[in-house]
Amino acid sequence: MPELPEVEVLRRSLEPYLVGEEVRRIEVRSPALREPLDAAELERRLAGHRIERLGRRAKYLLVDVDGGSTLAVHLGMSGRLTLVPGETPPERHEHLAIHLASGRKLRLRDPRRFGLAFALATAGVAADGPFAHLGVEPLSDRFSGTALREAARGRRGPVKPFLMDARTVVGVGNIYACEALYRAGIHPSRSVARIARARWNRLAGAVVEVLSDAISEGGTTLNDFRNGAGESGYFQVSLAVYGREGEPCPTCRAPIRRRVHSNRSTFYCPRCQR
DNA sequence: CGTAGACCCTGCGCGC
DNA sequence: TGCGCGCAGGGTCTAC
Repeated sequence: MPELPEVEVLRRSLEPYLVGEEVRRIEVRSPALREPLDAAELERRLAGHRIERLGRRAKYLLVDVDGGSTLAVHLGMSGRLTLVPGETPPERHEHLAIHLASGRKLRLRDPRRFGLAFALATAGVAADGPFAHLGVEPLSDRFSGTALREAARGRRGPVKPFLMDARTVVGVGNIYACEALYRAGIHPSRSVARIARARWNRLAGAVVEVLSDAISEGGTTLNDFRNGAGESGYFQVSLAVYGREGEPCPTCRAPIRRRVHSNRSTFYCPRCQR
């Protein structure tokens, strides 16, 4: 479900409600996510602590509490994190509820169970465990065409899976990889070894632009993305190619094509993208 | 070493 | 109306 823009929209929507809140208790209703939820660890690191800030690294939402711990949540494909009154009955596939001093609860629902939630020492976010291999943040000033070109050195294969590889740049999933390549006019099957400097620069610019546009429109809602208040986003109406196989390209009217890279659907315009 | 494909899981929409 | 199939925004693991 979520790529970087959706997680960022979620972060911004929850921040004003969560900062200053105190975590009362952790309720693990069903531990089976990609890694089993560790109720004892969540309780030990979070309960009794005050939430100081909400951050994001790649597609992880980070909830920092006082005392030096962080809750990391990854929504996988189908995860949804919402803030509701504490007495709200549990819903189907509600794995985790974090009960807050105000009486509300932050609940994580994830039907497909590809998501993750764990607590760790805040200092570990920079380099530990699941964060260790992550590449550059696309909305940071360390991201550029040069960064992409250098990441591509010694690599082979099509640019589209390269762009979705978190070692290259984080947060770019299937939708925004397709859209960025379209905006940059680069064919998704083009080999990374055959992209000139100017086109790397153009691609980096397109990545920043498409992610920023999506954030400002509240994210993309295809089936079930909602922000922390349960509201949907609007960027899906701005998608030029994703999910539009057979429809005319917004630029040249050629029918949008679909093909598969690494088991993921890729949508592109065969005329505008070379 | 790198890349391509299978796989994890449930739900939904579509065609028959 | 009911059923089977294909597909879904995530990441990781294995085979080559």
